[in-house]
Amino acid sequence: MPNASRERQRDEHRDNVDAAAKRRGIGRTVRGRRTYDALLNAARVVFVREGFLHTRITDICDEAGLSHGTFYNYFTAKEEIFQDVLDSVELDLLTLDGAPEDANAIDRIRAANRHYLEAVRDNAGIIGVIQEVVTFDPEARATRARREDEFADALERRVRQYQADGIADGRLDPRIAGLALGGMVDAFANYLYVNGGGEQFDLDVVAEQLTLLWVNALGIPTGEPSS
Amino acid sequence: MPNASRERQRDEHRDNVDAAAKRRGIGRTVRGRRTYDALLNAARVVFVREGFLHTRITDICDEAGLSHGTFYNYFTAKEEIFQDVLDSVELDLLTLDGAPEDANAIDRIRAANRHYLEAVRDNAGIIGVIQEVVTFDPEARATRARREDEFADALERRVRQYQADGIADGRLDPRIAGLALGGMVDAFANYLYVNGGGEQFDLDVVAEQLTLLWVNALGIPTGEPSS
Amino acid sequence: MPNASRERQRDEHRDNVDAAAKRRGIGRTVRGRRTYDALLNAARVVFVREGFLHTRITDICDEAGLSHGTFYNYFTAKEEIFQDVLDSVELDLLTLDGAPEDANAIDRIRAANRHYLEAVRDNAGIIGVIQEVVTFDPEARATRARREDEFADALERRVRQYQADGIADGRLDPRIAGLALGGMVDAFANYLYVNGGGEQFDLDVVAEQLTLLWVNALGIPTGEPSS
Amino acid sequence: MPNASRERQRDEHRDNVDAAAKRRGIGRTVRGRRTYDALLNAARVVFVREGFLHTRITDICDEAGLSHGTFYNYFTAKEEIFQDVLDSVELDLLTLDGAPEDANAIDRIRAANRHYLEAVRDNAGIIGVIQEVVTFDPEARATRARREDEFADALERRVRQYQADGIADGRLDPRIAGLALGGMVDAFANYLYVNGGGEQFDLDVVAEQLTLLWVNALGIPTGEPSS
DNA sequence: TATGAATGAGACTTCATTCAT
DNA sequence: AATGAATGAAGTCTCATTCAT
Repeated sequence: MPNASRERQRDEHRDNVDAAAKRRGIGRTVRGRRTYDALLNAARVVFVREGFLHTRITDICDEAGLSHGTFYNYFTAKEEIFQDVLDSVELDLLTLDGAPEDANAIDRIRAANRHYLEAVRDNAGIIGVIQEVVTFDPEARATRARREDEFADALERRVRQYQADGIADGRLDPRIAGLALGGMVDAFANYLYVNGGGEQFDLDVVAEQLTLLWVNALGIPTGEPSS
Repeated sequence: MPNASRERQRDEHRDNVDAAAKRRGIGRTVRGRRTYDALLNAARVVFVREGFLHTRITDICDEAGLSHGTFYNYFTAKEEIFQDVLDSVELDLLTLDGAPEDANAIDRIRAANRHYLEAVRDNAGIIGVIQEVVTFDPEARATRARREDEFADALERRVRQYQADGIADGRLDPRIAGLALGGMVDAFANYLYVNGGGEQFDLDVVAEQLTLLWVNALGIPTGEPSS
Repeated sequence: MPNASRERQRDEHRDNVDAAAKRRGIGRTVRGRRTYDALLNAARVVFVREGFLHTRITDICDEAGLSHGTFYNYFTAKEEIFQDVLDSVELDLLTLDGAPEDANAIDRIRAANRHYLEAVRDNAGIIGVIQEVVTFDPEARATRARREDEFADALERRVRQYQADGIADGRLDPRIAGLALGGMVDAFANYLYVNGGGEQFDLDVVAEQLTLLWVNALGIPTGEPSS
Repeated sequence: MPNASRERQRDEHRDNVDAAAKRRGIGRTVRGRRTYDALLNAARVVFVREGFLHTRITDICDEAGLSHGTFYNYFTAKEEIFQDVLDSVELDLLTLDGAPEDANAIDRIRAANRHYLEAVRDNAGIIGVIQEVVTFDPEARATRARREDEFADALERRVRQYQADGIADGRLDPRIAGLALGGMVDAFANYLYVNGGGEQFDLDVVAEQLTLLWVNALGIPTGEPSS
């Protein structure tokens, strides 16, 4: 699934370039492709540095070393280049984990949590910008909602499976549990890396603790005395 | 504590009115006080309806039925009235619960979760605006961080107490557990009421489920088979 | 003449108060008179401190400890109170000197120069404001022009007299000489006290030097070798 | 010195254009240069016609036939374009005269006086605006003070030289004499051309009379009976 | 008379966007 | 394709002035 996801992103990215190309008959030459990439890179840098709102078209072009007139050969608005930046960044937050399919539940949860924490840590800048944009852009909000639903679906399936396997607390509503525990990890990751609130915490420790909370919450037996 | 907190808020509110008063010798009469309140109410309404960024000074004054020049008799900037709006709204997210001191752990957790969900539900509009503002205003971000820390302190103490009482999993780091579980409830509440993602869920059910997750996560014995 | 001048000023001042009184039926009671005077004093202070342009009605009222609504009970505009301030200040720049009528020419010139320097020194603040106002207010400019003409007339008569007495250079045009030498003293006085350019100079020395230049310029014999 | 002075002015002017260029990547093309010049000319015209204070950015742009947004491509404030206008105007008030070095004292004084009167006459408009600005702008005031000091230095040296040559009254303080006589000519020139007070006077006559006063004041022998 | 609240004309400034070269 | 000059909509803010109490 992660691979499929990544490939879909790449395809979308390519589509965007081509869409831009079609828009103004620009972007098909090597030079045009280079300018497009320069703008995209510059935009990412400036968005992260200044935030979406405080970023002006001029800033992006300055960063790219281009005249601001050039911008409109490739994009029609700041929202548009932002969308392209998003598509070019492989956030990969949807991947639940990289653990082997046959690993036990606890190991898979641990792997997923580590993966999520690392993904947020490695993309903290752009994630912060996304958080900014969703507050006022309904379309971005919808995109995020879709992603969250997709994520919740996956988690829900897992919980349901664990319950069917008899290793998770049967009193839990699988969807609520999935949303809540997913939200817990997401919130902590953001607290740590995006909002910069927890420099004192070590990723390994946090991953272990979140896993313990998660496993406990689901009622998965850990083979150790809980108190 | 909640009462002390509310009174502090009221005092700050009063101070703000007086600060406005001092600025231009305005706000000391009954009429002035009424105008200040009208602006504050109008601002809250418009902020919630339009978002902070899309709110223009003129919108607030239109909503209040006042000339835009009047605004500057009471405030110097949109940020300032927003701060006053915040102070005038008794968010009360810091109160852990209203349960009696001698209630058992599970009942207290349940009460706290319900309280938090209700508080977010009842103030979803302004909380959404706060989320918007913290993405670009460092001062607002700092204020929120302070509140989160305060909240985390309280939760940490609780977890520590439960561990000392021998009813909570001793392997947990009390601060991480407090932050994570607090973040879980906060994230879910925002998902439900602020971002409008979960109309299908019933508050009672959610409160019960979150409590179960929380209690399980801490390893507090529920007297029922967990699976 | 100086006395006549001063009395005329006082009369004008009184007239202004009465005019204000008539304007709004205000200013005839003791309280009204006191308020008028408070505004006038405050205006002078603020004009000198801030300059005419940077002075706001509010500043004057703040200085006077009055509400700014009160201002319009006595004046209709900043220009008007400025005019009243001018009338209330006895600038007395027109007085040529205080020397006895039968003093010799050099003594009278010396006395006039000293008097002028002292008058400018003692009223430097308001003179600076006047300089500011004449740059954009045609009426103030006309008032100043009238005063200059009056002054030039007096000087011209003196020069003509000295020529008739055979003690002044007959090649001089009396009016040009009067204007030029009067302008010289005026310029120096402003340089010293209004524009703050000559803290290093002593008034006595300057008066003596200006007198020497003046006397030399007119060709009045000083009884000493000139080189 | 005058040439050096003029060249310095030109260099500053060029620097200003370049500074504007750097500000927004504007002003490097021929068209941009032309627009800059158009704004500068328009500003001079409007400043002289309306005065500095009554000039609005819009007025300048209207006069130049440009949109008001264009102004901010080249300048950030009215003060800034005013400074550039000053730099572009070659006032040349500092040049003492154009007389040959070996001319006699009286001829040089006469040449200097004529030159000064002509310079003020030819730049009366902008000089009036400068007078206006110095009354409220400390920086402009400082600039003028520097120019006056430079001028006074030159005059002082002259007087000192005449005294050393034995042709000027030894009782005179050279600096005071320089300041006073320079101020006399400046005041008269302003009276004639800037404040519009002396339409009846002929420049030739005035130059001759001021020279006579100046020469007399310094005690320079004129070879004619002084009375 | 004094107060202080309300008003709105009027100026400034930014920056996304268009356009001619 | 790239440039950079020109534009003007849209918002901000000030403060003199009016007015009801």
